[in-house]
Amino acid sequence: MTSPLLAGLNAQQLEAITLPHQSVLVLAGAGSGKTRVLTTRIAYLIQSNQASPYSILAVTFTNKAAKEMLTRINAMLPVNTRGMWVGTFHGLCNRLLRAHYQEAGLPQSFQILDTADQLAMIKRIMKRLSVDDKRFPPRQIQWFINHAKEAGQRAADVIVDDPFSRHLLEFYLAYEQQCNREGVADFAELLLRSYELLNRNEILRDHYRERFDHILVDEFQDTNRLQYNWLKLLAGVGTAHAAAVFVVGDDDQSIYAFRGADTGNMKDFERDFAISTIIKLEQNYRSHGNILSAANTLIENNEQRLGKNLWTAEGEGEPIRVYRAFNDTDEASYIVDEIRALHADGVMLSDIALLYRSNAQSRVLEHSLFNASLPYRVYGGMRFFERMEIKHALAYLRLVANPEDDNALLRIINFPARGIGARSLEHLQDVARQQNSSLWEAALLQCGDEINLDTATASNAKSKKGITGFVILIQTLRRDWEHMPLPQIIERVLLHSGLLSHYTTEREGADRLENLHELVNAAISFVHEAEDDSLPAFLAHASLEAGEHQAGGGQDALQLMTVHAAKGLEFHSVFLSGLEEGLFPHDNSLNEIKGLEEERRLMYVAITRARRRLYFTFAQSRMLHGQTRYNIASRFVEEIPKSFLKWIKPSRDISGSGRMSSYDMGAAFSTASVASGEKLFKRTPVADGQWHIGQAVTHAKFGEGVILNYEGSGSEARVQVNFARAGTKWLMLEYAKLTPG
DNA sequence: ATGCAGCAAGTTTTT
DNA sequence: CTTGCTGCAT
Repeated sequence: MTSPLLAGLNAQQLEAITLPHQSVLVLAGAGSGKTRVLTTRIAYLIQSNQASPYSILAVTFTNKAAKEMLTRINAMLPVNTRGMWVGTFHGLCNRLLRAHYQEAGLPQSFQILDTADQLAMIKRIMKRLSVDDKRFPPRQIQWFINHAKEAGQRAADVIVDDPFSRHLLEFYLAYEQQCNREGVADFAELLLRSYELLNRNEILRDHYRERFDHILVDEFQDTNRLQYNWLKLLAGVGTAHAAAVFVVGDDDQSIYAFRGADTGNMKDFERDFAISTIIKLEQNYRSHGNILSAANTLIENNEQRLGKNLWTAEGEGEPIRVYRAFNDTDEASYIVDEIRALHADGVMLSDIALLYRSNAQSRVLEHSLFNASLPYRVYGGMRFFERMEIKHALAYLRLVANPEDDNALLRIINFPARGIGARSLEHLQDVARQQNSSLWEAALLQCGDEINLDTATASNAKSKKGITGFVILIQTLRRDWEHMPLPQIIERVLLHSGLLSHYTTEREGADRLENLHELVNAAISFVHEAEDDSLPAFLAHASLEAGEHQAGGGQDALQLMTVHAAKGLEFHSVFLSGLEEGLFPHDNSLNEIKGLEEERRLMYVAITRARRRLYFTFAQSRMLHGQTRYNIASRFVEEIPKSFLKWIKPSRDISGSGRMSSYDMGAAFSTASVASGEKLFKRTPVADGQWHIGQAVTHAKFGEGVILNYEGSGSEARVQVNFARAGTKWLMLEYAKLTPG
């Protein structure tokens, strides 16, 4: 216990870190020092000579987390951590497949399809097979394929019993074949193929089982089936070289079930790995008491839990401030006012987060922040390697590295435009199909002896028109690739492809140009940092690590993001906006119980982001999809005991502030609890005038709700009511027993 | 080949 | 209200 490594740890943290060689489940609550435990465990194993870096494999979900882990370990240990395998599931699988591409049945420079690439590929095959995209939306096919893969199923393994699924299955098969022909792998493929590789190849499996004595997994609650099985296979449970699997997770923070994460993996882990020790990290070092208690009571409403209760040594702190706004604009201006006050009190803007359930909500907030001249940064949206111009540049590079990559060829064969229209393209595709070759080969054939590859140069690529010019261009670049360093190849691609000049002349091309130059910079730093600085390695890097959302932006700025994006972060103050039924919990989640529980976990995550101060805000009316919606407060607000909350009275001068026009006022007072406002309400009468939009009503069966809309009149009159419990319903006025209030 | 009108849809997201 | 896509017209 003398090691400085272990100083300042609590008993449970210490137990987890110093556990002997065995598999363990660590239930780590929000703010309980999860990352610290994980990294300290690794450092401890190495420092105490229980493990060499070479025998350690650590898996995370995001590149950011992987990087963070490495940085921390390096800070704790003077040892060279080079031999360790630390990365995302996909990154590690990629590494495995690159190392054993032959055994895995892949070409050496196989390319990775990101989600957009995959969708493009699917659309392309659909066109070829004349699949009706009305009956089979490409997205759905993509979903089908990815889910099959994540269940470990090849097309041959999927069992279908209805004609519709049979079509999907046929398509899956065609997709599989096309990927193999082109030598490309989508994200799920990386995992599935590397799973199959280890499963099939005993020598490799034994090699890696013997090598990795310690496997550590972060955010285990987010693993899907395939990832779990991959771990299980690699760990070799019950074999002579079984690894000690150290798994850290929090079932209460599982918010990715919608994309396949399966908390059932935690239970299965207990069983499959014969877990005898479950360590719970329940001391929270982040939040004040009230915030934590609110989170605890809220999450207790979920039935599917492993059970855990966070506590803190800190005092109660402040209550959660709850603000009921008249509308979305009013909500935003309240938030602006409070942020100003906090900032004036010395809280850094970057230490304040403004969270929302869905991205669409950021617009109104941004508008107000902009008008208030408060600097802010929005997370989410387009990432660097996903930008169109970057994708174009990368497509050139991909085609250079892999002539079979039809996706890449199609993206750029006529971009920038070089006079290759739809008909020549169709012809090309016909030829390729006939001789069962890549488009590139078809293109080669097409130019025939028009080109002399030996004398082809970038400049005469331009002199030739159409496909011939394109072929010469790629050939030239391909020869450059053989003797030029990566950044220089990219510069040549940008120049000779015509991308640079294209964006120079384009009206709004300045940003895109800048991004293209940034791509060269990215390559330069990649060459400096990566062990393998080849072009295929760079392309894999670009696919696996989509890059930061945007350049840093050094100034102190408020942080805007979805609740999902906030996971893992913490802030002095947190504003949780749009706490309305229908928004949060979101309408679409209410169909299933599991959906609601996930929404509640999302709320739990949101609450536990705050260290000192937490705000709940909601708007009684909100502009959504072009029309005003009337909402009641989220049930989650009511699930939190009143003693933790402090309702803020709208003390501000409503009529004179200019904050609301009298027009808005109509939208403002809508629920029974603001009855005083009813007088000001410019009623939109429904049918007989007894009811009006925005009015609070009670239904014998559905309970309390608010009238959203109506149609028809007389005995035909129907009203749309948003019920607190039952959701939004259309009711015939004549039959529905509605009472005011 | 490009551009615009018209229309449908509209959670959450990493790799 | 937005965005993104399709299809038609130039």
